[in-house]
Amino acid sequence: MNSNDGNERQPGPRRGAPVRMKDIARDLGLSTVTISKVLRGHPDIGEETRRRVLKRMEDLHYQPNFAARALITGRTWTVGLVVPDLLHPFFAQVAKALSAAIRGQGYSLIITSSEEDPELEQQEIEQLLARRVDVMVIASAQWTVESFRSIEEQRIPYILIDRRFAGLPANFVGVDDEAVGMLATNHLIEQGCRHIAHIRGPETSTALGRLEGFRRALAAHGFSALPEHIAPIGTSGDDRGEPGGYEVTQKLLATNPRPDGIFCFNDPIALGAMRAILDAGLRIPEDIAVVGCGNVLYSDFLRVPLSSIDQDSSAIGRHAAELALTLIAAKGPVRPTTTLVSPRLVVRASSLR
Amino acid sequence: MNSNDGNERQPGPRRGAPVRMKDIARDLGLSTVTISKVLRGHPDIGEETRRRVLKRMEDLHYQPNFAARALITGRTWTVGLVVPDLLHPFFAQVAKALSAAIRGQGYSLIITSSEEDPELEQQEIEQLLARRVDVMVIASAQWTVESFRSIEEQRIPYILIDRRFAGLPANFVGVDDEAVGMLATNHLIEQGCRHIAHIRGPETSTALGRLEGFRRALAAHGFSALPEHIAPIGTSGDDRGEPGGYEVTQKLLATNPRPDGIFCFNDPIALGAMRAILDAGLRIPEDIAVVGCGNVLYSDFLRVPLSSIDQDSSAIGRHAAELALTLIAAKGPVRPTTTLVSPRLVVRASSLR
DNA sequence: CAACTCAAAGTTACCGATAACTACAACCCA
DNA sequence: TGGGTTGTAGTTATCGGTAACTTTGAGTTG
Repeated sequence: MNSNDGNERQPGPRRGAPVRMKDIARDLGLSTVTISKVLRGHPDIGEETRRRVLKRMEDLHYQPNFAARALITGRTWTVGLVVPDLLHPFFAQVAKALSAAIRGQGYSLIITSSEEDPELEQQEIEQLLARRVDVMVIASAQWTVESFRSIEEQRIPYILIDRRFAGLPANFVGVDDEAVGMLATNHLIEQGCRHIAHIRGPETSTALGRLEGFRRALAAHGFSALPEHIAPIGTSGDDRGEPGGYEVTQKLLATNPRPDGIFCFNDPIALGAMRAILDAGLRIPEDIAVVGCGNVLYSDFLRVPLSSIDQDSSAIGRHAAELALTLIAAKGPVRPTTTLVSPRLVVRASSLR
Repeated sequence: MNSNDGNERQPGPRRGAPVRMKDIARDLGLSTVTISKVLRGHPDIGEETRRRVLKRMEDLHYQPNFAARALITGRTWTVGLVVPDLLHPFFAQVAKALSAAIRGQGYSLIITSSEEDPELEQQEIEQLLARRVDVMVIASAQWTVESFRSIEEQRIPYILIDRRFAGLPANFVGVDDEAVGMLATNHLIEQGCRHIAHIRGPETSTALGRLEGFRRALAAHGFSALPEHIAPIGTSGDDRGEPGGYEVTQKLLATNPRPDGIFCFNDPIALGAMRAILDAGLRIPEDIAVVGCGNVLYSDFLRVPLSSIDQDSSAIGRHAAELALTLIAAKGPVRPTTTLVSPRLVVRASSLR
């Protein structure tokens, strides 16, 4: 008895072309709709038929065509992620966590990098809109809320992460930046620092929040910072990060009184600051204690291991994923949510005295 | 005179739905095909009509539907990237460069991470196949060539990066790992090291290539390594990277003669090695010189700045992108190509004596 | 002036799936 | 026995584009 005694025909696969429902249907003497129903677990299919179809799908290695499905359902099963820089460990970690969290649900992630360029970011967002991603997650490098309008017009849900915008009632997942500033500053105060400086970042919500936390922590202890002890980092690309931190710190060292503690907007800046301090013949932390933010470098292995505020970026990725899936499931508009992750201080040698 | 004196109707946009060709066609009294032709720069369209259509597209902010287009053309304008770990700066850099290189050509990048898990990688590849990406770029964590068969069946072009497989005639873009090993080893020899050890990586082409380079460089100088001076790093997830490097190096320090130079498979391992050396009360580089590979850490700021082999990961990303675009354009099968990027030695304190 | 050419648009079918409805047994019960 | 369920499967239209023809009318030509 032949194992293939049913009424299936056995036409070979179309040369090099992927298997379609139509092929399975033809082979089994059914209609494509029946195949479709089996695939989606639709109830009104007989047990016997279901088994035959599943078997044939298995045998032929059937993969549904996402484009066709997206066309009619309007869902692409795709999440768009826009970050300013993939190389930055913070965003890489967010991307990784986000990717892992949506993978299990059948979603794929389109990642684009804006290279900190608002114009490019705008283009990337348009591109993702054209692809009809189901939801977008954006760490924006914008100064205005312009581009978010076009997203809203298309009624595609989106989530801002890391940086947010005053007056834009959007979903947000990020770290509690005020807490970051307070955590770092309180720690420096506890370590006995009395002239604490802050190297602040650009005009973003993150930088402003950390500055605010810095001020509030000082105020809570009856201190305040000299104006010249709140130093802005250069805004021109190259001035950010380590070289910028070096330069700014040199100026800080010339102030009177000289700071005995510095809270830096991020770790690269802190590295620059430490280099400037050591180059000036001063000691860390004895003369000047340093705290960074990000905790993403191999901080333990630095010349002076760097104390830093951990932003728990994977939690941000996970929360963003969770919210994203909720927004997709909701379909209609949802009242925007704000989720703040609690920062954590990691004390190392650079601030321990 | 009204500015809208043509025969266009001005029906409002469909509530919340994206603009379609059909809408533009109706507004202008044309057929959708004409709109499609204008969009693709088809020649047989009158100048006047073309202008009207383009104007209307502009006004309505028209975005073509990728799913519909993909369905009929079979092209998704999407590139799939599979990496073992997004957080690893090497892969992040490759992703960044790849993304930048294809962006201008209208392609988007779907990035997935296999977390160094072969089974997960297999699933991710299936997922990308189902999405009919136009080309795949894979840094594989596989041991077998199994999963590549299914890609070939679907006739989707793919490019391996970083790690390759003996006997699999596939496109490959990576670093010349033998050159890596020789570069590092020659440098250590030049610095006067005579008992050079190597902490090797897992059974991948990268690790084997570097080991081979290590051996050949030694042989070229009439040296050879003691068997116990070629130490494999643990294969169980946690044993890799820094902790693994620490542990292995402790054993190396107990050998006789003790190595006076160590070439490490990658930078994290080198960090572990350096910690072990310093913990043992030895000096770097006076007692033992260390060279890593990757050059992706903030090597300048380490306790002892780490000499490392730079793999020029962004060049790998760029070359992969270029090849990817070529493969897409070719349509038919193309004879596989191998592109090797030349590594570069970056000398820092850890090996300079 | 009929035949031909060419530019500029339109028709029709189709890509591979799904939504919404319809068809048709078999079975049930009053 | 006839109307109403139930369980299974099929029909038809459609999503938003594109490929491959076809149509139309003005202009050209021998």
